[in-house]
Amino acid sequence: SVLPKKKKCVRLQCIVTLTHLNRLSGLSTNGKQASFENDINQHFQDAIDVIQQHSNNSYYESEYTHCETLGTQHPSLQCPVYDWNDTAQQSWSQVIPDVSFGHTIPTESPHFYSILPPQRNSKGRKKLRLYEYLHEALNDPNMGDSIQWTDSGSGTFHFISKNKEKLAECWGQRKGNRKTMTYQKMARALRNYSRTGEIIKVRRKLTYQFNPDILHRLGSTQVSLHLPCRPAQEEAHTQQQNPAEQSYFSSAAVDWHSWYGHYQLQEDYDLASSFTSQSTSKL
DNA sequence: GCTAGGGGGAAATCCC
DNA sequence: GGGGATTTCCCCCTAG
Repeated sequence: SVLPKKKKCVRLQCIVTLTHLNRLSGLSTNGKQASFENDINQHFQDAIDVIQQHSNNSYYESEYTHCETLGTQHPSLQCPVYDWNDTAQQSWSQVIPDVSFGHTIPTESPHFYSILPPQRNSKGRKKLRLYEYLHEALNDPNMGDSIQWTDSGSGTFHFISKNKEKLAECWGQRKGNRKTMTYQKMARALRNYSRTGEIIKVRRKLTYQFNPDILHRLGSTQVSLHLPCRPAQEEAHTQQQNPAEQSYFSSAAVDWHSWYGHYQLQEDYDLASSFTSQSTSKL
């Protein structure tokens, strides 16, 4: 509570990073990825170092004004529903998963979290598109059990078979459909995207890929609004990193899924990469 | 043969 | 009313 706003933002990013590291460490306990645990430990240490560093040092100046104080608690929702008109009533706990740390991360509720505002056309509100929702879900740690990046760099993502219906239901609820949305119906909508090229189907089960332009647009909007605490210089630097480096820098910022995506099974990465090159040459 | 997932036609629905 | 973006239903195909 004594930290200035900017430092809080930095610490917030680190907490998010730790959240994912925590999840990854859980994934790594299946015995198949012993060496992976060493990496996890190293990343934990790195994240903690970043926290300490930013707790001690002053940070850069920023003109961002969207670090808003989020207000009173709101009954927890099964599906993370980001009603942009309601953001002032949402608490941090609803947009960031509840995680327990081995370390004693301060439990004070962070007061700064940016919500991507609805895109509006000249006539007012614009309907939420499915691909926008999916991109949003991919950035939502709460939905990590339903949809995940296969390779965030190429915009490849996949649904989790076990919980894909849950995501579809959330989408249906979000749209206020009369009937329950199913994965089958949602996939039908996704197939329509292949005609327009906004999202294409990857030749792998439950896997799709964003159009690079769409990804860039969504990503740039996301970055500009979700990463208020990352300097533009650092951002530009990050974009030039190789995947391994990028994964580290992304983990230190709020582009959490990028880090997550780069540590999927190697075959996923290979497939996504090959597909990217194929689709690029096709375009 | 069974199941899960993928593909697409076509009509309906909703909203701008 | 028109058009875009799904939504809904249905049928078929394929891989494991």
